[in-house]
Amino acid sequence: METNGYLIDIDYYIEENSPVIEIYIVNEKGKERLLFKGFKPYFYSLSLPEINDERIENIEKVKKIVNGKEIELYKIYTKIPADVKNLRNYFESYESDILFTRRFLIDKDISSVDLLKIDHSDYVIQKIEKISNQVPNFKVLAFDIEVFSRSKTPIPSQDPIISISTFYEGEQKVFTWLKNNKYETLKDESECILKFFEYIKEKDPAILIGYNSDNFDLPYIKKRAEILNLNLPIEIEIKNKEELKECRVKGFCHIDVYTFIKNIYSKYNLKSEKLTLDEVAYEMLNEKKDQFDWSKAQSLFEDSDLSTQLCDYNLKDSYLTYKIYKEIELHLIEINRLIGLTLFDISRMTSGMIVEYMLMKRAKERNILIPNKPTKEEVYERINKKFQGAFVYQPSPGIYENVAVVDFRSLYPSIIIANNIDPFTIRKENNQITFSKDFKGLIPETVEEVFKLRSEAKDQLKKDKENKQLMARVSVLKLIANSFYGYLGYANSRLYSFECGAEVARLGREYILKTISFMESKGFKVVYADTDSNFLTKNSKNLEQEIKEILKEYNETLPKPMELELQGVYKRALFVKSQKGNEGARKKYALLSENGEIIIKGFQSVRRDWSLLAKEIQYEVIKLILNDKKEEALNLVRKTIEMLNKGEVSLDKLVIHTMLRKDLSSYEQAGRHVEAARKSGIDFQPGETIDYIIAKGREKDKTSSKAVLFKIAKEKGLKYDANYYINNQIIPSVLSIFETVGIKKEDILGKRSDSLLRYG
DNA sequence: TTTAGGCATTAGCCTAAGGAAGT
DNA sequence: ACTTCCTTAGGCTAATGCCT
Repeated sequence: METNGYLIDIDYYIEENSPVIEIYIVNEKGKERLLFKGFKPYFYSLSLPEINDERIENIEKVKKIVNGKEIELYKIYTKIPADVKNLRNYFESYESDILFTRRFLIDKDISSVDLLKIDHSDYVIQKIEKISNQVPNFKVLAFDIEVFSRSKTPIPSQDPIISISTFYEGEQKVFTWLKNNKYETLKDESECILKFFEYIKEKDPAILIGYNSDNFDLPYIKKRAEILNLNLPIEIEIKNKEELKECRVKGFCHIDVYTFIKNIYSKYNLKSEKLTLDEVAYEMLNEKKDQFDWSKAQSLFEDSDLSTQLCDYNLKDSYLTYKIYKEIELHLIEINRLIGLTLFDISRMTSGMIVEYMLMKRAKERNILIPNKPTKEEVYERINKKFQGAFVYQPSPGIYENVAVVDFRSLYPSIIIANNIDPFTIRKENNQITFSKDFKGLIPETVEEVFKLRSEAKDQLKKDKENKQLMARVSVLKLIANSFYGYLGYANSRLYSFECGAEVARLGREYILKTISFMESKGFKVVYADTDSNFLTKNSKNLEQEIKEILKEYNETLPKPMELELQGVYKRALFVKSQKGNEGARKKYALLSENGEIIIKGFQSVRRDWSLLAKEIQYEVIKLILNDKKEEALNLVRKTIEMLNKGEVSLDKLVIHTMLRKDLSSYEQAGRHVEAARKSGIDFQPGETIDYIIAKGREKDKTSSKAVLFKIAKEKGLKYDANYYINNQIIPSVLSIFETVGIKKEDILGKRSDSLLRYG
């Protein structure tokens, strides 16, 4: 028999003390479960101790490359995967910590995006072959649950699921037991859950998706099913990784859209301050979630209109999750193409893991022995050892006219390639660090491959401008190229090298400093520089033209593939005084382009932990000051302060967002958001964003004791603390900007005469 | 579990100093 | 003259989120 299709799920079980790998393949006809027998778990060892253990199946002598040289070592096969873990400590073991199913996929070089041709008899695989890497078109089912919660956080042991919605290839379904006016009302919660699973079985999609379904929906469904004594027709396997979970649904590829967005996608494609379904959907699709007033939820069982609303709301969530998935799938496929494994694995990776698996795949292709993961002690030691990073120029506060910004194209990756920086090529002699040129290092070679693929994709994109798959490829490759430097210094990395990381950063400093002196020698004034960028100004009739000529000259002197590019020419640039001292603040500036566009970096207005009011006012002030409209800026701020004092500002504008980074109980210094969260009684988890306001309280109280969750403040109709918002939000965000044009605090408050009377 | 280091900024925590009140 | 209690100023640093 022959089956063609794509791999979506992989697992194994033990039969007669031997592993059998289960593979789920999908194609247009449906899904098939195939078995692979005879793939043995193994690891490598540098030496062979006197050991006679029946768990060892076989030992082979093999050759592998270590530090550029071929050496001989032992390949130890065990009977079952668990024995790799049990036996490795008796050996000088390598590659003993790679999951068995992943080992299989790496060795066979297959992934979810390869079209496979599989020969089998009686579902037992004889041969697997890749026949193309045409983009698959998977059938996707999105789902979402709603829970009737008596307390602030739903508790599976007491709070039932009231509605489950699905979105499958345009078909929408709601499974609910609430009486409503639109959807079928099922008997009870049990029937809802069972019908939902029946529906999944009937449609049999390749991919199941949810938003935060790893940590909420699926574990909740599983818990409720246990409590209700239901026999689920599909197995849900929950793996606990620290406090986070991973849910595998056997025979399907379950993807939690939120995990991928949080770990990867948002890093290069989103600006949203929060990664809730609502915010992400709004930014990516320009669509909002339905509104549902949860404070009325207690009457859901009596009010069929309200129930209908809830079902609609539930359905919209599945629909949005589906739409978001369709966007990110392009990115998942591109990553999968580069590093192999399954979409399940890819979708849960952080950028460190993506780089690691990419390097592991190339190491395997080049027969290089993969270094071990560090031990806990090594990780701890690495975390505490920091190398010197990038150079940042100390700017002088003020407004500059006619500023050109130039920067190195992919500075760190270029340095890695140009100098062959790699843990295997590094040579240390009498405190001198050099990099062997005898062979290309694994990392430089991989970075070079990423560069090549990226420029090919960019060329194709020029001919096919609307191709979303190509756009995804370009951005994925950029993310990956920029991750190698970080990976070299990442404590958990298999290819960690303090010296390599330090050397990349040192060369980066060398290049930017060289650039600064070169530009100065050409008569430019350097305004600012950070890592790979340089802000230049000069009295010139045509700055752009002049810069372009200089760049051409300068680039001749650089080693390949390094290149300094013109990023843009700006009409004006604003740098402000830092809070302490009279020096200019670094990593904080605003640019005004020729067409009036404003670019703001580092200021409060781009930070989420400032109120929208302060951010908006600051943005306007920057814009007005850059356009030489001081009076208007002053009036705006004065008017805002007046409104705050009169209590006229809406609470929405005063919300501050801050992420909870640790467990609520483990703070040494409980800040505003921590106190607001604690007081609410809601069980907030690390990673959640807390929205709060500073409410009016006793004058002497700490700010944190006046912090109240926005939701609660709104419900209770609390008043805001005007003094706080004036003195700790508005004034600090605009003062340094005004000061660059000679306006003082007294001028803003309009109290100059008062203050003279009082202090003078 | 969060690819690197550099930086600005706020506010909580702690201590010392100083004042007021009490003995 | 001494103790106790309270307030305040200032230093230190935890915490967050930005920049490249």
